[in-house]
Amino acid sequence: MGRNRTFDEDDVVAQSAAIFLRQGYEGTSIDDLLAATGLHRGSLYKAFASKRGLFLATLRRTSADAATGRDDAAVDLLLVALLELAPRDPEVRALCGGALAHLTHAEAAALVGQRLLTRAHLSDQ
Amino acid sequence: MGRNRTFDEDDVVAQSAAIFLRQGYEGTSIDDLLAATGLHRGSLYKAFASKRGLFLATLRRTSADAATGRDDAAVDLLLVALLELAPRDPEVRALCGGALAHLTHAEAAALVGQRLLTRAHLSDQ
DNA sequence: ATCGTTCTTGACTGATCGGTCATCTATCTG
DNA sequence: CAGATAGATGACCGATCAGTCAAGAACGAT
Repeated sequence: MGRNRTFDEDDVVAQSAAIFLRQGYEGTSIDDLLAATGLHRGSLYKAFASKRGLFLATLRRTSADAATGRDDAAVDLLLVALLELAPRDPEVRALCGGALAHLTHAEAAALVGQRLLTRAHLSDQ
Repeated sequence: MGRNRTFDEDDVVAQSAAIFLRQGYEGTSIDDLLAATGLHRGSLYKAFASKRGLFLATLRRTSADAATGRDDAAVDLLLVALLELAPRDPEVRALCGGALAHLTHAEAAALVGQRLLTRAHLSDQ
């Protein structure tokens, strides 16, 4: 019953993740996300409720891959979450913690630290 | 000649650093900085030219201490610079690189990674 | 065909953003 | 004292922010 969605939610989440991991959370505007996804304002808010809601969806989608060490994009999104949201947002913090749960503290620190330097163009590794 | 300054520039830089390292760069508004420093808008722009100019001043002031491992605040500001500015701002990138210059890549990664996790309340170390 | 429901579309809102600038005040020089 | 200079103050600017909502369109059920 009711009209069908004209977009694929997985695609929208993937396209949004690409923007968030590059520009950061505060550095990304709703208009940036609308441009990247092709969605209209009302549709985005209907599907994800808020900017934070969409970010949480991207984080849930990628957090499982972050600790494998083979998905730079997933780690980049985790960096954004750790620095900008996690200190003040328990739900984001819990997702970040889950993503790194089966690593030791030292392994987790090395993973995110190395990726932070590479993302800043201070290391090519 | 001319009127004397009524504020201490070092104090203003220190107070601004405290805001930036907690809230991030994009998460900090000029009004936040005015409230924290007691400055008026015109004075801040006269002394530091822009939000970025003030951030650069805070980064220059603290970057020397970041690599000692004894100044969490300095590392936190470095984290903000690395994640939010360094990828797009060569001057910030150079300051970050200088701050970590006498560390190995692995040491630098461990330092910033460990601090990122602690700041996110995912590690008490 | 009509009704209820869901999604689409984009105009609109009040708030906030970084930054500018005219005016005023304090201080120096002569 | 008058004039020049530099800082102080805060009103103001256009742009952009996240979020809302009324109207219309597509669907299933009856």
